Amino acid sequence: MPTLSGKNRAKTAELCHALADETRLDILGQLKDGERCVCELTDALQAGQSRLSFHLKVLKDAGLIQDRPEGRWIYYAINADAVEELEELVASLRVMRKKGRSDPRC
Amino acid sequence: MPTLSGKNRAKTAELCHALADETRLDILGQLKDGERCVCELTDALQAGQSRLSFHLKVLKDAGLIQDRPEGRWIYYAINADAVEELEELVASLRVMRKKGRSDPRC
DNA sequence: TCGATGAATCAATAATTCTTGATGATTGAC
DNA sequence: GTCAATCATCAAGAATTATTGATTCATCGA
Repeated sequence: MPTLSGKNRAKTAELCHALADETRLDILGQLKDGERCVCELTDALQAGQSRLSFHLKVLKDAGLIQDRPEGRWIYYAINADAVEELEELVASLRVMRKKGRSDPRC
Repeated sequence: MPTLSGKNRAKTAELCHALADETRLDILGQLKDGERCVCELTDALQAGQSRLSFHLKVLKDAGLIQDRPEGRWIYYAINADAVEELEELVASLRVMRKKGRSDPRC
């Protein structure tokens, strides 16, 4: 459960950082339709293999994707749990009904 | 409407980048309870003024917050529209029911 | 066992981003 | 008009992140 403040704020930042890159958004766009191996992604995204590998690691470390080795290939897929966590995070940003200031200190 | 792929992918990345920093998450955590001026934030977050100003600009450029000048002060508040856009983005990450591969190419 | 393929990792560089302190603009009080 | 307070901006340096090409590792088929 990623939060805005507190102990796991760093985890929240990591999760968002993983989303803050066009190449990684492209990857997620591909994985949205189902799992893909790296060579399919290099093909679809016209990106170098080591470059994709780097970004896949960022996404995986953040928990956004999972990998499933199968023979010579490694299939990546979106981790649904992480998406749920993102939903909670965004929900926590919902502005309070009463927008007024709580206690002016200036 | 931020999307994973296509033309406004860059806008999506900018939005997520704005969330990918602990200081900025702290700021949003403060603004969640209502608008705040910069000096309140420097006070609450124990951060230098130019540092906060930098991060507020990042958040504002991304559209996540709005500012409202009033006399000597500038009050910042979360932009509800941007939160809605984030909700749409996260929703677009929802994994398809049928997780199978669409067309293996390896 | 050998060669080829798919993918991770490494080292070096380039590019971005963050922090800090200094300066500048604007506002309100006197 | 002067002064102090609030905030933005700038420049310089530090730190982090991304890209590239080379290397390494593991797996599979011949």
